Amino acid sequence: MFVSARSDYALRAMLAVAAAAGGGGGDGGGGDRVGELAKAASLAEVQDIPLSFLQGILLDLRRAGLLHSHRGADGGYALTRPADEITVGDVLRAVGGSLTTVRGLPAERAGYHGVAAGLTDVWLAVHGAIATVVDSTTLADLLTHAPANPTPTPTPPA
Amino acid sequence: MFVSARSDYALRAMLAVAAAAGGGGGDGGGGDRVGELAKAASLAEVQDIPLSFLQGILLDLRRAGLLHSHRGADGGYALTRPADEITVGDVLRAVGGSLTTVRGLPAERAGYHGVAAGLTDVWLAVHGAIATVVDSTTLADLLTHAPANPTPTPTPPA
DNA sequence: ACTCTTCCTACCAACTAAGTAGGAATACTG
DNA sequence: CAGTATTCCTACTTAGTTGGTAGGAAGAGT
Repeated sequence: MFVSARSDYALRAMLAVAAAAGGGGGDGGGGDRVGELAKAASLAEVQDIPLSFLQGILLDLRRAGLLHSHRGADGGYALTRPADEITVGDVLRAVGGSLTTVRGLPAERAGYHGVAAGLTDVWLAVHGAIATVVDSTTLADLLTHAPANPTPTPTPPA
Repeated sequence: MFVSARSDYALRAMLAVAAAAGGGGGDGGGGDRVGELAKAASLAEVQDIPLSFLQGILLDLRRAGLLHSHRGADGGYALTRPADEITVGDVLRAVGGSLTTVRGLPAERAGYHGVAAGLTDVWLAVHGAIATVVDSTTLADLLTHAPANPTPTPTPPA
């Protein structure tokens, strides 16, 4: 599996939006107490993503119906659905297209012949295995699973 | 998962080599009755792979220890192990490096912080799921499974 | 010697990813 | 109604990778 920077950033941004709204982390970025809208600039800072690049990604996410946006002063982004109804797969597909590609084409139309005919089934099986993982993991899962790293670290950075 | 042309060609070439040695398909390419060595030129023709490109791939496969080669007239390639001891994963790793990459790096050293910390586990789970499929499928499996498609389809297209 | 084949290096064109820049639309504030 | 903050959108640049080609050198048999 190849996870591009774009996909990676998209996931991190979605998690940061979810945390800002649901009151999870409070990663100490800008300290904005606006309520539920997260600004692109603060997302970029919290997760170390180039701002201009992130804006294009947020646009894709909004077009895919995962984010709701609001312009003007006090604008920002929010999830369109609760964090436990958005899966990792949703985000990946929104910015990256198909989950599995063979020579640039979706797995099911690889077009093999002769002794290679069986390969299609392999790609389909791989595709299914990946989908099972990413479609059963929600943003909420990722936020609550708080692993070894206890997130808050209230001590200010350097 | 992203399967590059290189990986795809490698798999198809390996299957063609296995078929030539084991006497499986007989895809009607050149009709060489040499015995067990498959020539690059005939592999390229049988599976529609650019010859010069294929030669580089075969080289990688040989360096990875999956193929044995012989030069000169009556030269060619053969598997170093029986087809049921070579998995799809072996071939993929030989030409493509790591099976799962995040922003160009192997999955386990993604380096997340804050609310994104849980992502590492997702990539690891995906990696495991892919590995399970590709490491449990051997070349022999693919050759014997001969699916619904009975290859020749002698009727010419439009 | 001659021919056949693998081996190896260098090269090229096209595409994509990653990131930048600048401005237009929109919404709130005073 | 002016002003400002923010999203929105397009176009561009830069660098790396992928897919593919060319041309020979090294080795093996006849």
